[in-house]
Formats: sequence, C-alpha cells, structure tokens
Amino acid sequence: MSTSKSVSSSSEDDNELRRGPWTLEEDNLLSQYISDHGEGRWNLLAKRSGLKRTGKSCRLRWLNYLKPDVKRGNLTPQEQLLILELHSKWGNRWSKIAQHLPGRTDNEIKNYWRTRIQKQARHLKIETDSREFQELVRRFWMPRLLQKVKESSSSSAMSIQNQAIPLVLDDGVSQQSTIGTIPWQGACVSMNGGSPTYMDQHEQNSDSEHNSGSCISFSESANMPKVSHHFGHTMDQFHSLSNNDFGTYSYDPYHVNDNAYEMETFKAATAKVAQDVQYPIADCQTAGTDWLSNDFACTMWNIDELWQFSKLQK
DNA sequence: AACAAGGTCAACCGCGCAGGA
DNA sequence: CTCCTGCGCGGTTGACCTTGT
Repeated sequence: MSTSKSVSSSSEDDNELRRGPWTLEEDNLLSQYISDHGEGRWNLLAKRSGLKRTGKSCRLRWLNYLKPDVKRGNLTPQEQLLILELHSKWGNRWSKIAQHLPGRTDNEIKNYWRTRIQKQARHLKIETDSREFQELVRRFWMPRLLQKVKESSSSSAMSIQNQAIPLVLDDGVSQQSTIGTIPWQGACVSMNGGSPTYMDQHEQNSDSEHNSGSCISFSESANMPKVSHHFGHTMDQFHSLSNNDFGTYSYDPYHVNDNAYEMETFKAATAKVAQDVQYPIADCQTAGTDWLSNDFACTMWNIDELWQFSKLQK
C-alpha cells in the first residue's frame, strides 16, 4: 500500500486521487453526501462529493466503517460460532457470511478468519480446508463456543430475550434443555451428529426436514460421538473442564487461540477425535510433522499442565 | 528505554459479473 | 455480439499497535 503517496497534498497533485487512511473531513463529506443523496452510484458520488477518492474507495469506506449500523468491537461467541459454521458450509464467501451477521462486514469476518482461525491452523500445522480441521472445528471449537453462548445468554438473557431465537442443547442422554438464544432474526443452528448446522430462514422454509423451530441444538447420533464422549466424561464435566478447572485458567472467547491451556485441550481433543472418527492420528499430522512433539508444542505447553489434563481424561 | 517480532485491521488491487448502449 | 461502465467480491498489503526481550 502506498499510503505515503496518498497523504501528499501539494498543489500540483491536487487533482490526483487520494489514497490511504481517510481523514475526518473526508468521512464527514462522504457521510453528508450519502445522507443527502443516498448510497449507490459510487463513481458519481466520488465526482460530485468533492472527495478525491475513487468510487470504489468511497463505497468501501462507507460500507466497512461509516455506515451507521456497522458494529465495532470483538465478535461475540455467537458470531464466532456462526462464522465457523457458515464458513464450513460456504467457504470463503465472506459477503454471503456477512449477510447473516448483522452489522459485521465481509472485511471484518475475513480478517477474523485469517488472523484467528488460520493462525490456529498454522500452529497445528493443518490446512483450514482439510477434513481434520473441519472435524476439529465441529467437534471441539463449536461445542465450546456453544457453551460460551450458554453462559453469556444466561447472564444477559433479559437483554436479548425479546428478539431472540431459542437455542436448544441436547444433553446427550434424553432430554433437551434450552441453553440460550441467538439474537438474530431468521437464524437457526442445529447440532446434527454433534456438529452445528446453520440454516437461514429461507432454507428453513424450504427444508421441512430441518424446520424444527428450534435453533442451536445437539442431537444424538450413533456414528458421530460427542465431544464429551471423547473425554470419557459427561457434557457437564467437559464444560467445567473448558472453563475453570485448571486452577487459574479462565476461558476467554475472544482469545481462544492464545491460551496455552486452550491449545493443550484443543490438541488432546484433536487426537481423540481422530481416533474416534476412525481415521488414524497420523492423518492429523502433516507429512513428517508430529504436532505432539514439535517445537511449537514444547514452547507452548508445560509438562505440569499436560499431566493435569491427562489426569482429567482418565 | 529501545528495539524486534508478531498481530490486527483498514484500505487497495485485480478480477469477474451484470446491465446498458 | 461486443464494448464499456459500475459494482461487488476475495485476496493481499502495509501502517500501526501490542507484546516480548
């Protein structure tokens, strides 16, 4: 990016297009023009507004930053969950995914995926489009995010109750219990075979088989063991494992990737999942790489923590 | 305090598609 | 049918920020 060029404002290049970061004046000018004339016809807007920007640049600035309904700040566990699910369904269709996360832009989601998810995959030395990674996401990451949704919804149920769609978590035994809500109209995620499946309103309507009215739920499946089963204890135990049973460990949904304990749990689950779904653990390793003993593991995880974790699995 | 390394995210680029002339 | 223009999308870049040494 040649931003240094963009900020030059000598008289001789007054006619040149500006590039780089937007100034407050430019933002005001763009916002004012759009409030007067509306969105769209970006090239015309760029010419008439007095901005020395391309129509493209104006559009991007408006959609990604200035538009009033653009949300700022960390993605909620619900949003992270949806991104994971929708990406597994649609791949890098960022704009399509963004349509299902009100206030979030495709750019933001794309950045989240690249900086958080892909980073995690790099550390584990697996490809994000690989079967192994998909399994990890479905069996490990999503259930934990669901748990986070449950926690956040129970603490803030009052604030989102009115607009929410019910979330249902099957406890894996017999009964179902409502665990929380997703605060978006028309969104629905169900756990089929232990993995969440997202359907938008249109798909729900067109797919009566899935149109149960409930949203996030787990359902039992003989051939798809639950994450809790991988650890040989109940879902509740799994949940507490995920949270505070490691001494000072505290689960932070916004920094899932950075926590050494998180990585440890993730890695162990990976190995177990690989066994349980009946493809060899070697499949979870890229050629010539053992991520149970590589340099990364050695620096990220200490032996005491590993021992504590293995104890919990017994 | 200074520097390096790594992470984040706003912005740019190139490509492809749609619609109109 | 071809060309042109506008627009949107996904990939990439690089400035800025944070964290570690």
